[in-house]
Amino acid sequence: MKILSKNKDIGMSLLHRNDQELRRLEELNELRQHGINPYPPVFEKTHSSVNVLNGFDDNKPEEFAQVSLAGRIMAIRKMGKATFCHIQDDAGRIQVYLKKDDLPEFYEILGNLDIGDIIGVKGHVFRTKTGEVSVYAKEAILLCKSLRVLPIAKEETDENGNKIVYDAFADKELRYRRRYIDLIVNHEVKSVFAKRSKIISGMRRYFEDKGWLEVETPILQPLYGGATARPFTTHHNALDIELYLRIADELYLKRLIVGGYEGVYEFCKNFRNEGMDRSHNPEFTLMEIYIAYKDYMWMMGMVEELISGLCLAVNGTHEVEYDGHKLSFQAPFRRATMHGLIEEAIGENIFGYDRDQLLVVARKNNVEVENNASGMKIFDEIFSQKVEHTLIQPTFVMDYPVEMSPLAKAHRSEPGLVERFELYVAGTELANCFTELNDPIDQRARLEEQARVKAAGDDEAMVVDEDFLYAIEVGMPPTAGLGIGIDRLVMILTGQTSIRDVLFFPQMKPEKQHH
RNA sequence: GACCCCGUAGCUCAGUGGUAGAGCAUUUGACUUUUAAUCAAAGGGCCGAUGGUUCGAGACCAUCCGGGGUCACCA
Repeated sequence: MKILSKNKDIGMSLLHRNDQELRRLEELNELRQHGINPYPPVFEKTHSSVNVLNGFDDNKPEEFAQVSLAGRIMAIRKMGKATFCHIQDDAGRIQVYLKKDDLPEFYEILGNLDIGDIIGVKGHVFRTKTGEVSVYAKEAILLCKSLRVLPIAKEETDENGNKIVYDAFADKELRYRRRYIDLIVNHEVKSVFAKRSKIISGMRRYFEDKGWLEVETPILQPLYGGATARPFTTHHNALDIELYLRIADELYLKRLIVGGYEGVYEFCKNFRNEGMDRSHNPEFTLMEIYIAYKDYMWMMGMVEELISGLCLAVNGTHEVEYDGHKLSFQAPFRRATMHGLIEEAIGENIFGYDRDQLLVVARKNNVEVENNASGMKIFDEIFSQKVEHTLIQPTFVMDYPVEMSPLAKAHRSEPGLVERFELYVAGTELANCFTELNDPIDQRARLEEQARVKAAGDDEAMVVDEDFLYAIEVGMPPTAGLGIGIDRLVMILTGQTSIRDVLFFPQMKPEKQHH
């Protein structure tokens, strides 16, 4: 490893730098020796790359006689006393023309600039001989010297206008660990996150327009509840108590409905101490909303309107390509009962079957179940193995068995069921809703049953939250509650099949070794 | 947690037990409208880590680390 003797004072961290990075440090020193500040404080921009590219009219070049742009150098083509480079800003890329005659001082330091450095240019816009709208720089200034090498990909546009990328930065591990580089060099990544932002803001606007209240509830909770999942545990030193990172905010939002709000929602970061895969990250975002005096049927209509509207807003169409499927979010979505869908799949209505009967059905239909599985578990397996993967187009699955839903209200006409739906798309669950259970006697009985299940060894079962029960005893109006998995919604509306591609910084195992 | 695949230059990748390779990027030189710019030359490697087999290992074996995928659990 080469060590720059004159840079000895910069520190040990430099020992791991490669030749290109050491060269950049030398360039930085040279720039400073020439009296150039490689990190000036401000730059006044008048235009973005896309402003210029979209706005330039060959018949009215005077409209762009004075522009000022800044961006990161992504390509340089030096031809002696003239240089072309592409700079990239938030909006896109534009070519800049730098001529020695016009920029004698800047041209001196051009050799000390690299791909990755950020520059600002002032000048006029013109179209080159080869037809590209470009900025003719009359002034140029270095705004930031980059000390690391970007994994730069070359791009070419073929005669059909298709973009060909050569040797794109593709190593998924590096892309996730150094997302800032991914964002710089893989421009489609930015568009996914732009859509994510649009989905969330669109949802927020929809709720705001209805007059519902956005709230915040505790992330650190003395008891966790509202879902069946294992929590993360932490410790508060001053109080000397165990606290849990929330697995859901349901029980807090219902307390607010008890408190008199008639519509509350939260974009809720949840934490579940479970496995990770391409649809699960330990922390994820769930939007939960509770509306008083409404039921799950009403909520179905709202979900349809909301999601079809979001799809249109983000993609300009109700159709989306996902994992080889063409999905349509044109309302209305299909509605079917859970038992109806099972009957459709296996040709038998298993409503009211006991454990032994369900086991026979499972065996007959090649549904794998563990030997000690409960009746409910077998039922669940039949649904997930025979039905779930067939639910490609948006489908509301309605009316779940009461044992699977300890916080949902008993069905108004079907004993043994609750008023609940889940929205399935592309074989996975996107939203979950019930008419909320507000009968305090029933709610207590259901949570106590959960406590029994937990005592029997199911560590995902819910715990009894006495304060929540107290609130329900004070009295909660009839209420509909809904949760939408935001990460999954973003995945589907942006065509991404891995949750890691809709999170800026997905959870990764720590690296043991230095680079 | 189980199984399968992967880890070689800054990036993308070849490398069939016998001297460590290519393209881009970098450096030097030429070039005042180029665009994967071009032309000429050069530098750059703990081959993920540790052990083993072998006269000889980037390659074969074992273990570990990291990643991807499938499954299980879940949203």
